Amino acid sequence: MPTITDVAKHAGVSMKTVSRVLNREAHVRPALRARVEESVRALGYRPNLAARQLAGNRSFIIAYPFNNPSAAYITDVLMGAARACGERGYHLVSEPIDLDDQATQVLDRLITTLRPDGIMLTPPLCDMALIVNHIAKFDIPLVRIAGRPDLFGESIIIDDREVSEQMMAHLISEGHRRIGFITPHPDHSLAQGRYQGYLQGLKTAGIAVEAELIRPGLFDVESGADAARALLELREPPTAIFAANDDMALGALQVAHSRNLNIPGDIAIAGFDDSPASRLAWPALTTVRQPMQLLGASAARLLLGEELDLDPIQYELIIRGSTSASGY
Amino acid sequence: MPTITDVAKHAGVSMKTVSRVLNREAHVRPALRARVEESVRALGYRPNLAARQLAGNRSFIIAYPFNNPSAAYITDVLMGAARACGERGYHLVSEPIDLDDQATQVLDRLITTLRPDGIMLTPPLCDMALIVNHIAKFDIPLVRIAGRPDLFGESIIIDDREVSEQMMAHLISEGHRRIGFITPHPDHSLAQGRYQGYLQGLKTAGIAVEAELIRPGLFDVESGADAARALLELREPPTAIFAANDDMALGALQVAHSRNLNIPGDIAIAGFDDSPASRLAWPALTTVRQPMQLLGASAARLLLGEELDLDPIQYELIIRGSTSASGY
DNA sequence: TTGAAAGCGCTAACAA
DNA sequence: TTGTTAGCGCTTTCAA
Repeated sequence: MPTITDVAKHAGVSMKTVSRVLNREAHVRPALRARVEESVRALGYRPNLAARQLAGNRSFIIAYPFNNPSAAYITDVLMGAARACGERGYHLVSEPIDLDDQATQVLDRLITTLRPDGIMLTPPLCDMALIVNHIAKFDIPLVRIAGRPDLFGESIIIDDREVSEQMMAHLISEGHRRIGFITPHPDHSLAQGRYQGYLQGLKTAGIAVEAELIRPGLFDVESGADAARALLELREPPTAIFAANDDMALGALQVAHSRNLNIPGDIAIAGFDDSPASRLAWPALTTVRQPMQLLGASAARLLLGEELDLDPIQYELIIRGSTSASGY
Repeated sequence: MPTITDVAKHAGVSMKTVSRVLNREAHVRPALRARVEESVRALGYRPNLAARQLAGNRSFIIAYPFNNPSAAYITDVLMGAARACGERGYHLVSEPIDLDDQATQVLDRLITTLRPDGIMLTPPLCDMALIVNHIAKFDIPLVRIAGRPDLFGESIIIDDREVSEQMMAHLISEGHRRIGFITPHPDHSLAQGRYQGYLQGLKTAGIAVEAELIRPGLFDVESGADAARALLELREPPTAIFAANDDMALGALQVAHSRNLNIPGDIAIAGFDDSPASRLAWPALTTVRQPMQLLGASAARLLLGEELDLDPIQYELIIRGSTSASGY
């Protein structure tokens, strides 16, 4: 493997000049820069990460400790972030964190041995004060995706409310007036926007809020199924159920099937996340697609010091057969 | 951050002795060893990875380049491997590889800048000669999970056949004689065992193989749906369909639902993988659980030079409602 | 069994 | 704008 010294010799310049070219520093004459670049190519030179880390006191590593609520969510974020890192000469190291007493120890090890230049976090970790405060101690840049803004680090705030309102508008346009809602996990602070959107959607349509139509959820299948059972057993059951995530919606779907209800004829069901399972359900689930790869990439870019215009973070309402006979 | 020099001073020994203790080398007197360990604890010393890499010419990194056929599969492997790495002072770097013309370039960058001490691969990458041969050039230890044994690197061979036979035995015990099969993706060499198991299962039960009951699959929902349609339109359709993976089985399930068939009464459906969606389907899908976390951990341990007894790699037949009224 | 010295490949600080 | 020098924190080699 050629080293920076080899390149310097080949190009007839000093090591430092090569270093400057590699690091895209200013103050290098174009002619020299070109010569160095040519030598790099000719020799197939690749900088040694370890040496750069040691000398430069940066690791070129972004860490993504995650806890696994949903595999698809994680891999999407990871893929977006890893690509953004790769394009900028960085690497992404992702490590699973169990939510037990050892969580901070694993974090410690990750941080102190790898010395990442930045850390990114997604729910649920990004809303856990224990985790976030622990990271804060190390004074490493932190970006949290969809986390509450009152903790250490930068938050990529997303607005679940508006698209949730759109979902309500869709359901209402399908003729529903009694719409049940299964709430987000209480610890997932930004997801509360989905609830706000539900309320706002009713309000816009001039439909009164009915407490009995709102049931607590914990983002898992079981709580969705429980909530659906309760809703369907009401004296006057809803004709549609909007669950704050797909897993709960799929739980509701199972309950509906088990009662031989016709979907969406007897009961329409909608979720949130566009999980792989939502596509594979029968009928396929109406849901909301979040741009997780984009969010992952944005988090990485923020950590690498880029300015972002986060305006175009687009949610997408995906209408499928579970709420609409004309859906696919 | 304390360095190894600080520890040496604190313990009153040389740097080299501290190094020896940290690396668990022989030839250190227990008394000294204890003294050093005490100092390490007292100072909260953590070795600097970059320095170790540079001096020692090992990176303490295992790379896991993946292509994403299924998020759950990837994260399971990743979690298993990352934990195994962590326990041994290693780190796992996973990077998505697109199957385009740049695949080898991304690999190159990963290998030459990170210099991983080992690489692990899962399907489909582990069966792609282009990828594997490229890695072979670098002379880095490679472990492939569920890959064909004729390429570079060590393979963790898994036997899909036996559990597939068990699946057939289950279906036959439920009274089925005409059982349709949707084949594995032809490029996934080890998964062909699922097909062999199907054939063997028929043979054991003394049921003749019928070509019309065997349909080609590509591991995606669409091919599963297509195959199911073809099967259901036979003059004498099967009473059960065994798909070589869950996605295809879920495609078949959708087709069955769209024809208002009763499941499992009119048609029983079984898959393979125990994907999250298989649990969430209605009825929940009978399938096979593979120990992906264990396989991920095994791959990492192999790369780190441990001897493994891979006997206890256990498949599990998961019987659910899609094949059995008494399933859950 | 322990220690001293050299050096891994790069960048920071400074000098020219 | 370019080059020189020192040194990042550890392991290797070799000597004691």
